[in-house]
Amino acid sequence: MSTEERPLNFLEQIIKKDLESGATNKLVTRFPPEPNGFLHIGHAKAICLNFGLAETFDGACHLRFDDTNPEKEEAAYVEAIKKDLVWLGFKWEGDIRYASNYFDTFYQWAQHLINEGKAYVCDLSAEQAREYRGTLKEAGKHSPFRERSAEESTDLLERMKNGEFDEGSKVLRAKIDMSHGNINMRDPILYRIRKQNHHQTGDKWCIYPTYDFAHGQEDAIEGITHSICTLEFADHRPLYEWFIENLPVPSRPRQYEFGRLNLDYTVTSKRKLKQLVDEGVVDGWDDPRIPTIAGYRRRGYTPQSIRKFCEMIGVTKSDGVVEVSMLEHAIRDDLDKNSARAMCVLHPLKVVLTNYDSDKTELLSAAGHPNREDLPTRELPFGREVYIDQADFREEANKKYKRLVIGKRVRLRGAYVIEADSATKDEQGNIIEVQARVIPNTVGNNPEDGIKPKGVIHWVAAHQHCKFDVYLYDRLFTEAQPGSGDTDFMQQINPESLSIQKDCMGEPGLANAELGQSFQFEREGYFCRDTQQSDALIFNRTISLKDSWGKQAAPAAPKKT
RNA sequence: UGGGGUGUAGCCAAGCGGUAAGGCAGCGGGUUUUGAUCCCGUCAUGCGAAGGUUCAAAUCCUUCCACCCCAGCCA
Repeated sequence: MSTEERPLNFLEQIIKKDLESGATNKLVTRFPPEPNGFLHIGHAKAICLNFGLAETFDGACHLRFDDTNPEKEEAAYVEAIKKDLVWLGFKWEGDIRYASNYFDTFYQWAQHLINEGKAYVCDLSAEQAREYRGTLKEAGKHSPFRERSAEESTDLLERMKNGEFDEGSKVLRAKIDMSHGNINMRDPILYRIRKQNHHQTGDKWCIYPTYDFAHGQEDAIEGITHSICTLEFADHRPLYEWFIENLPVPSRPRQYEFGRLNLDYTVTSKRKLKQLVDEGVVDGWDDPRIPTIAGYRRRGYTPQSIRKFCEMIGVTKSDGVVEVSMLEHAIRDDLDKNSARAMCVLHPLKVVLTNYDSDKTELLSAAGHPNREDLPTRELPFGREVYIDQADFREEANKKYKRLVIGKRVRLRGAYVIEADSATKDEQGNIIEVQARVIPNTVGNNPEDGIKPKGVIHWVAAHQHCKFDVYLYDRLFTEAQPGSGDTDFMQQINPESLSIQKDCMGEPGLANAELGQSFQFEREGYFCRDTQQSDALIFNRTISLKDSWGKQAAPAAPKKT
């Protein structure tokens, strides 16, 4: 990927030192998603970090599903996550791994801790356990089962495994320190009873390890050298290390934490995204309005743009909120360089060119891209009647308006300069047709009389074009930080996050667009053919063009994205 | 003094004792058959605050302040 000059982030500095000192022979990282939902832009940051680190330091990155909680996990999510990773362009080292691959070892290690007097089966209920745990400021107290014999705990654990006890009736806990300032060290739970079918192990287990009792050991088994996670796990590091020190693990990984990504006008929480999907606020996990990888993919974002964005925002331990304009810049930059140009009229207004023969048509040629010769040119039919956008004509306007005005000239992009003469209105006073004239010999030339057009507008021929619907997306939330304060984020949904513009008119070639193919509709924005509704011709607006005119013309209007 | 973490421009972010990189956004200008792109310029006498050490401090020390995370048998 990009090896542009950039200062090393704090993790790269640590790894560089470890490699130079010999503390690390070969870097091994891992991306450990739980298969309980779709990946989102926050995961993309972690993915780019872990896989990127492996790439730049000539190491390896594992893909490991952290599947310790069958209650919330599904095989379908495993598949979706794999698909997203491949799409982003990353390759994991070796086979896909699962925490559940190591359940047998974890069980033996649990027995080991019991035998060492460092773990015990506890019969406290969840509620009782909470009371015994103490509070943030007060120490907890010992469970009455804390001094149970190793023999008894071993037997009980075995019977928990065999399904002899009800869910919630017993747990296995580490024996550490009930008065520790860090609550994670107050005899944390290692195993809980869950009589659930697991998507990988089926009905083999009735007990499942907790995150804490699994993660560090998974890392150690796989030889992970640098285990990178988000800030909220920093409090778990002492426990992570406690297991590494007290278990016969084959290696000693180290945990490092970085700040998770927050984006304004966006929710990046699997729980909240799932709620939006489950309650039908959006159209599924790949709805183009939500920040899932699948959503961005369908919206027309490219893998490169997402990776570029992750590069732009950096990696630190401070938690901030990144403005979406950064992501928007990344995708505009990519699509500007790489997408073919086309013309599409969203709000058609007929223009009759009165001095153009009614039985004449031409086939004009236009560049596929203003500064790339490798993209093929396209053919634009031209005739006596064309359509332009309603916003591109006014009967009269001031000098700042660089579009069609009666008595003034404008260029039809890639075609003639025209001059408007009159307009026809309906009973309500709406303009329904414009009469204009073509200025002769102006394809590729300026008018011979020296009167240059005010501007350039896009158009489509009346006699030959294709029609389709365009889906215009705006931000999903009305607030920069949805759900902040005491407002429910579900109350801050932008009612205009999706608007469908029917019967748009595009140049003929658009009818052959491939599913997912991106275009710049000139003067409008970047659009891609929808991949889900493949029977119809539908385009999704990925992102509008930057619009300095729109800003000064209507500063109060909501920003179009 | 419960534990952990973070404060550099509107936002992200370099900086690691030698006099505040870069990007996004904004603003001004130039080029342009896209009001796009591109190009040029501009944008922190100051780094959460106050003291101190030093010839020299965003960087070291002290105190204070603000914000984030933790009391799931979630991850």
